[in-house]
Amino acid sequence: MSAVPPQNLIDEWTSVQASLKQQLVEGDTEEWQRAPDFKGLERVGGVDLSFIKGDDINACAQLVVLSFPELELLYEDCRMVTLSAPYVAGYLAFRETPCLLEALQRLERTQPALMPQVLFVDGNGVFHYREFGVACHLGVLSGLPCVGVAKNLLQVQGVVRSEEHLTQISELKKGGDSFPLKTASGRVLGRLSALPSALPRPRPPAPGPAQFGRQHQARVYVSVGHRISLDTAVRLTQRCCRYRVPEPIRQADIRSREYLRTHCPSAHTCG
DNA sequence: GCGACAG
DNA sequence: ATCTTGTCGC
Repeated sequence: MSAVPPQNLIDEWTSVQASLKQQLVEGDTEEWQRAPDFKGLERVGGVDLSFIKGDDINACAQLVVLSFPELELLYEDCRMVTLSAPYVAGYLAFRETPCLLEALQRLERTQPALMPQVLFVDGNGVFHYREFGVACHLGVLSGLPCVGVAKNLLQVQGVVRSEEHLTQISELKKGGDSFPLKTASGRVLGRLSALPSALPRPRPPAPGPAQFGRQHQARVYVSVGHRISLDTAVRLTQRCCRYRVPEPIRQADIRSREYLRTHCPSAHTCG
C-alpha cells in the first residue's frame, strides 16, 4: 500500500527540517502567554486528520477554532484531501502539513478575525529525533504559536520506556502533575502531563472499553511547537483539557471522523 | 537479528 | 491513522 520513500527523499526531508529549524522560536512571544490567566487569549485552534480503514492516502483534514476559556466552537473547516507522502516516523509533517496549511489559508481568506492565537497539533514538537516535529513544522510555516501533543511515546534521544520512566508515570498523583522528558544529555524536550481535574467535564468522567487493548491513562506528551515556552505550553494544555487530549484537537478529531462516517461510501463492501 | 516506529 | 463495543461506578 504505502511505498517506502527512497533514501534520497528522506535525506531531502531531513535537510528541510534542519533548514526550517533555524526559524524556530522556542520561547513565549505573546503577551497572553505570560499573563496569569492567559488574559488576552480568546481563540485556540486544533487540527487533525482522519482516515478510512483500508485507505491511507485519502483523508479528512479538519481545523477548528474554539473560544477561550469557554472552549466553544467558533469555526470549523473540513475537507477531503489526497496525501502525497506516506507516514514515516520522524517525518510526519511532510504528510500532514500541506493540507493543514491550506486549511489555515482558507481561514485567513474567509474569516481572518477568527485566526487562532495558538494551535494545538496532534503530534510532537521539539520532542523529536531532530527536535523538529510536525508541531514545529506547522508552526514555522504558518507563523502561529503551536503546541505539540502526542498520545504515545516516541522514543528519542535517550528518552525511553525504561523502568525509571514507568516509575515516574506511576508517581503522577494529582491531575496536572507532570515530569520532564530529558535527553541523554539532560536537555528537556517536553513533559509528560497528567490530565488536570479542575476543568468541568460535560457528563461521565471517563468512559472507555475495558476489554480492548490496555486502558490508556489520561496523560499526554507535550512539547513546544513554535513561539511558546514549554511551561506555558503545559499550562495551556491543562487549561484546554476536558478529557485526555486538549479540546481543540479532540473536536477536530471527532468532527473529521463524523464527516467520514456521513460523506463516505460505506468502506466495507463485502466481496 | 531485534526492537522501535508521533500520526 | 483505522478496527474492535462491553461494563463498572457515580
